[in-house]
Amino acid sequence: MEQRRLTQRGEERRSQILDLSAILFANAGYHPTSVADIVRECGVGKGVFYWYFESKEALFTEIIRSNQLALRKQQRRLIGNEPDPLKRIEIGIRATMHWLGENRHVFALFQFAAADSLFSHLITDGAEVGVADTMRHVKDGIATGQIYDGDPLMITTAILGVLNSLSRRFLAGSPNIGPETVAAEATGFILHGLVVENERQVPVND
Amino acid sequence: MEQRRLTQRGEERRSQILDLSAILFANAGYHPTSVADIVRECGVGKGVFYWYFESKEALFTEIIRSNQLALRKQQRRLIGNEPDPLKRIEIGIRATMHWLGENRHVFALFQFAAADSLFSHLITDGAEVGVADTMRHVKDGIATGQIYDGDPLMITTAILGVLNSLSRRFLAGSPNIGPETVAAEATGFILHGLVVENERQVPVND
Amino acid sequence: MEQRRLTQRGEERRSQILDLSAILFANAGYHPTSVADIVRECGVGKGVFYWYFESKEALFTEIIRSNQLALRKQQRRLIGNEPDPLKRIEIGIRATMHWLGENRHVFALFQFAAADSLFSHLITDGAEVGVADTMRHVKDGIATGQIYDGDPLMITTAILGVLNSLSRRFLAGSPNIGPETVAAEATGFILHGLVVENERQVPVND
Amino acid sequence: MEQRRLTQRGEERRSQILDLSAILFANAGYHPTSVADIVRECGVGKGVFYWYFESKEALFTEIIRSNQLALRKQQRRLIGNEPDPLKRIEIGIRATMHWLGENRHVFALFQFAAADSLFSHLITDGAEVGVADTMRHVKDGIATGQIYDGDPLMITTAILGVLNSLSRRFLAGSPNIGPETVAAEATGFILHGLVVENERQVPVND
DNA sequence: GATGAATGAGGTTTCATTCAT
DNA sequence: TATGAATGAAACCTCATTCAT
Repeated sequence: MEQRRLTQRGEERRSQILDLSAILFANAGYHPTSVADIVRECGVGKGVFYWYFESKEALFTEIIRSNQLALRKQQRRLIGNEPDPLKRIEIGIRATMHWLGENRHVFALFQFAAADSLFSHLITDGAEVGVADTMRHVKDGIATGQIYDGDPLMITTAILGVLNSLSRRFLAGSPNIGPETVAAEATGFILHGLVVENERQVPVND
Repeated sequence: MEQRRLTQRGEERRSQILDLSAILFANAGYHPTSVADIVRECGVGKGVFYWYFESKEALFTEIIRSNQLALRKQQRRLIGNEPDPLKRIEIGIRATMHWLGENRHVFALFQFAAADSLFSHLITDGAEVGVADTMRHVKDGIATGQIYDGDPLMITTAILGVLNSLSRRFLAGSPNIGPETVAAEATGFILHGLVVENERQVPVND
Repeated sequence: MEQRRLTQRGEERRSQILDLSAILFANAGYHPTSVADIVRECGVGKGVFYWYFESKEALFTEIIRSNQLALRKQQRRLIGNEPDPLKRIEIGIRATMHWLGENRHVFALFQFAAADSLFSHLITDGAEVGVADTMRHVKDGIATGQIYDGDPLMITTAILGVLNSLSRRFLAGSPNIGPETVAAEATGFILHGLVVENERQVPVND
Repeated sequence: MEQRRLTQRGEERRSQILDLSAILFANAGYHPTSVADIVRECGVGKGVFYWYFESKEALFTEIIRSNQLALRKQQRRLIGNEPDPLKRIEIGIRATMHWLGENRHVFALFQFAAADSLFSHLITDGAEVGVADTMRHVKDGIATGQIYDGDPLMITTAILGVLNSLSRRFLAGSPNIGPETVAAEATGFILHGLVVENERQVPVND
């Protein structure tokens, strides 16, 4: 779709469609939400939809992209110029949890996108950006000796897995647990693992 | 669908449909794979499908259920009567990785099911069983003082997140990494976290 | 279907299918009742059905035909050699009501058959037989001066309409009203109409 | 289906579908007439059908309902404020016959609806309205002594049975008999029955 | 005689998208 | 810009009937 120049009113319409459809997609799912549902919710005709978006697929793509961007922005803004790699990781965890806590409906969208062959590349790509960001801190930490000398990609993947899993269970569903609590638990686990360290026993691989 | 008594030939047909459709679903996705695709692949008429399965939905449900069951069986079989909670967790990780390594196409099915409102309850329920299994070991470890005294559910969720994320990235996609390697990395991370402690020994990958 | 010679057991099977399917058809309707339903109810395989009946349509046709025959037999048997045309009509009414009272489920079958283009000829034809039987009495009554000199076919049609309507409402649905009561009311109405004549005697219900 | 505001053109389309499908249903039956048949006849795409009607079932329901309403309106309009109960019944008979004479194809629809479990409630309900209307006149006639003192519901049922049966045979099928003739015969039969009374006046056919 | 697996045409319905107004 | 009517391919599912065993 060629870049279209939109009037003030046009921009607002476009935003309205983006926001409302994101909620519908999150609540009912992408496929069950028809274009008819979206325009009904927005109180406009179908032509309007196709005036602003090339297709339903393009709309969803844009929703995902803009949310990924927003999350990354928040992470980068908070991390700022912190020099200590471990602290950067900690701050990243807190930033992620807070943003997700305030955008709970986005979970469902990301999860669906990851699972659908049409959209999984968005998540893969997006995840790569997140991986790249985090992996930089991990590599720095390995270089400074603060982080054990394992495969950086595996370590990064493990970190993000913890975030993903904890946030999904404790932020997406139940609104009684605060992002700060979850972030603290995640940080503890990620930094130190399960084992009580006094008489720490190293894992033995066969 | 009432329990139907199937002949030998019937059982084979049913299995054939289950197996082939699982592969189709994994490759192309649930929605893009039509019943017509399935019966074409099986080389039978459309009625055959509905002779053996109540609906496309019921078929998918059965695929998910049976794979969840198989994974759990392998985990429990390998863990056996091992008394040490930490060792039980280690064995569980290895069992999981090995099963997933041999059933890579199931990843996509689980992930889709988790994201689709029609099927997410299957994954939620299935995950609960996995959580319950693992949480028992975690609680035992806390009781013996081997595991730090945090919230058992959060700890368990974090563990499973690591497994999920590592297996997805390193087992589902790239067939060059062995389950044993991934299991070792996961175990190290889960037990000790990122941070190098005093006399910490890093896990050695094979 | 060629006339097949059936064993004793074969005859019983055939009757069983006829009887059970008539009930299923009456309860759920012809189209909603599948051949699968019928054979399940009979506890046999599908081949059996097509061993005894050429098709579902042929089965239904036979059900209708045999019930029409049974009703006519009862009417003719009871009327016997009664010479008075009005009395023959009265007896016919009573015979009809009693048979219908004992075969309530047949109503639905007749009604469906009458409305379905595949089967309506059965009812038209069957009705013609009933019309012919009754019209004979009407014509006789006109000849003797007992019945007013109108169009015999219209008169006959009106008589059968009364029977049809009263029996449907008071025999098919509510089992609390006896056939004798309905027959008495029908007879009164048919013979004398609504209007109170000078020395009119109202019908006395038993 | 939510009440939708239709444009002028939309209203016309809707009416076209209603009218054409009623004819198709009457000619071929409800089940044999597919939605594909209907839209082909209308010269539109399949989606149009579901734009205007929720389902084939809903369409048929609306056809029945609107015809019932039209028939009742005509009856009530013609009866007006006539005080004499017997005359009201006579007028009702004539009104019914005329309407049915002009809407012959509706017979088949009513009859099918009455016989099909999906729709029989429509006819039952509709009949109840007709019964209620007529029974009022009957009760009035009994009160004034013009009508014999029988069960009003049974009498009403008998009257409607005569109308139903005569109209079906003489109006639905053969277009050579006028509604007025049938109405006259029906009135005579209903008012005076079969039997020639002392000063009985036979109905005069025009 | 009997079983139950197999067929496949045909049914209703959905929905992303287009387009006349 | 905006509307809502129109399109039609394609989806899921049913079921009378046939046939190998």
